[in-house]
Amino acid sequence: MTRGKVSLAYIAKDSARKATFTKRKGGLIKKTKELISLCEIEACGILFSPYDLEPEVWRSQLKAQQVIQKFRNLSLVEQSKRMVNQESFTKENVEKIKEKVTKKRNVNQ
Amino acid sequence: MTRGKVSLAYIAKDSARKATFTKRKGGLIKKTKELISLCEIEACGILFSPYDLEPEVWRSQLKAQQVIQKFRNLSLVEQSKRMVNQESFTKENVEKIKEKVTKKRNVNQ
DNA sequence: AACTCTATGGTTAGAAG
DNA sequence: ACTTCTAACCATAGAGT
Repeated sequence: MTRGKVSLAYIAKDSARKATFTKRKGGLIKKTKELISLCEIEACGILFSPYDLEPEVWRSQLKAQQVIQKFRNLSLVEQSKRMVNQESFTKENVEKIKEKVTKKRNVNQ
Repeated sequence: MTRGKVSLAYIAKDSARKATFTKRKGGLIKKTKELISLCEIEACGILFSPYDLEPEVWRSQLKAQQVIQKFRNLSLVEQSKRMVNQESFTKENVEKIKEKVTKKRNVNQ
């Protein structure tokens, strides 16, 4: 079980890579939240991955949230400029993505 | 050693809180970097803490870096608007902070 | 205060369902 | 492909310096 050390190299096998991504993403979010409550700081993480349509963002408090919102609005425009070959970030998707983000945010807290 | 479970409440004692912050910040950065190399994703973390003058940012690759740069430029302006009672984020500090960020970035990779 | 050490609790890779 | 389990590796609180 587990590995005989940490290799830290790219995991070539698709299913294993996705499994590890999902688990470790959860771990990172948990650790971030822990640090936030232990030290009453503001923190967030941002993940761009092929496994999520939108960048994954988690954060602590209202101010960070507002800053991230601005970042996100900007980044989506930036991405739509840069990712000319990638359907999922064309301008017509921006509004849909924003909507999802708002919903998710309401659920998270 | 360690505690008899994880409490996850705010650490009231200043020195202990700072020590934990420093250790856990390091842990988060390490975990983020691991996830980045294991899965070849782009990720970053952003920390606003009383222990650092500027928000702490770590990231993976060029594109994330560019996006973060935009985010940072925005956030500094936002912060200077909001933190009217806090000297360290007045407008005259913005350029100085940007300079430090650029230096740090060059060192990091 | 900042670094090292290390027992303990926490995270997670791989297996099993 | 997701969930749960758990051995084994890892992070870290508190102690020592």
